[in-house]
Amino acid sequence: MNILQDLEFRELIYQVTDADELQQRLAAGPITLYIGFDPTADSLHVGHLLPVIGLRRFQKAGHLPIALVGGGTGLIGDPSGKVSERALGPADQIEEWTGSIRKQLKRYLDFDAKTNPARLENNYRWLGELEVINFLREIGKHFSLGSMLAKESVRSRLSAGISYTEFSYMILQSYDFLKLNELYNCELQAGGSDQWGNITTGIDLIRRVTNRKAYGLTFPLITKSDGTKFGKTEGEAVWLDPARTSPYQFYQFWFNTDDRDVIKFIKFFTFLSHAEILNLQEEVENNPGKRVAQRTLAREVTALVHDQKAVTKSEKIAQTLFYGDLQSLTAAEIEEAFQGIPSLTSSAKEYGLVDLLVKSGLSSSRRQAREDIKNRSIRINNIPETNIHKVLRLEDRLCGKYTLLLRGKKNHFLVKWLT
RNA sequence: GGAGAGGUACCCAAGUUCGGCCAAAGGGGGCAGACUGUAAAUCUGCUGGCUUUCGCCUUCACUGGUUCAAAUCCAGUCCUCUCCA
Repeated sequence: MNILQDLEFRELIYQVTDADELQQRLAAGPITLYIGFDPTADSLHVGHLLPVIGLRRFQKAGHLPIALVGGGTGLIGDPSGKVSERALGPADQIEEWTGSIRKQLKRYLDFDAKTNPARLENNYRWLGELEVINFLREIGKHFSLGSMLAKESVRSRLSAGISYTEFSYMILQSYDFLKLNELYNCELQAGGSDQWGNITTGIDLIRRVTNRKAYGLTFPLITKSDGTKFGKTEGEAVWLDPARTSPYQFYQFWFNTDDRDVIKFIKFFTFLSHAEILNLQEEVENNPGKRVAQRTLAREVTALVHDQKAVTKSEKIAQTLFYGDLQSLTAAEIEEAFQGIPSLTSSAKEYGLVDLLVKSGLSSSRRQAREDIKNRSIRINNIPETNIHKVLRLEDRLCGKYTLLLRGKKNHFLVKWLT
């Protein structure tokens, strides 16, 4: 089983340049490949996970991965997949984000492997020192306007508007590939399906300049059976940074995967063997209610992105929140179990329920809060509350210190009382 | 430059003929409840803000006007689309 066959089994190959030749090249020995990540925020999110894990798959198969952070390209903005021109962030912010993304990427690769250590690069290193005349003479010469205009990323934007800056993006990305090819003999670039145009442009550049062959591979766009966008909960992106998305929320995101998608996601996001995956597939068909596949998916991905402790904690919170008898818990158990769910600390003795629902963000307005209460969707310490005038008092605290608010089944909030 | 169509709540879309019954039909999406498996499907409720109710406030591109009263009438401005040059 080689890497391409594995990717094939996992349905991770959307497009490849010259599959047969790449197959032969891979059979001949370890290849160096890269994937680029532009710093568009101070954290990666689950949408980035497929390529990140992709690099890891290649490394596990004995190849040499390079994670490239776009400290330079991030300053320009990739038009691929975008409907409109993007505002440029301040350079110092991009620099800061580049640093955070570097840190995150490190987790997924092995930099000390004896035969095939990973590398982490920043394209600002070479893009930052480009000079415009040289750039146009040495690199620009190799690009024909016709083929640039024909790229989907540009074509779709021509009428809506695209600046010269974003138009130039593909040249910079191509130059990255060329540079990595020169520096590390990098022969393969992978990426999301929207990167196809940029990747093939890079392959062309390498051929023109060095007369060498390079390869490209893209991963599929992740779709969900219910038609909604992958990677969001309640409209919010699911981030890898635990400060932005708590491990518990992260675990829940995966646990709540639709039956129809769960095997696909296990193939995409875990390193389980093919046999294990086929077993789970059977399990989904025979015992969907047990959600073994969902639990496995959540465990695997949470352990990869966070750690085993995060898995244990998340499951403990979920167990308590969904099935636990709150009244029987000790203060220490509550403190322990509910680390990682949203909370606030109050120094008040009493608190109006409506005010608290708004303050906690569980309800979007006072009017909405009253409505939620009337709809019987609010529970205090897991006990339904239908009085909109309810004021939280001493008797509503667990162990004299905590009150757990719930809106619906899955929205929790912990109030910690000081007095 | 000429002719026409249009800009309504998160999105789509009625309403504008005959001004009030319009916080504004319907659909989608979202949230919640029932059912269940922390799923899907289905059914039900809610979906501008404040208010226990009455009601009040802000809102139908923007600005001003007419009127007791305007999404609806008038004037101007901006923007989008189609057709002709």
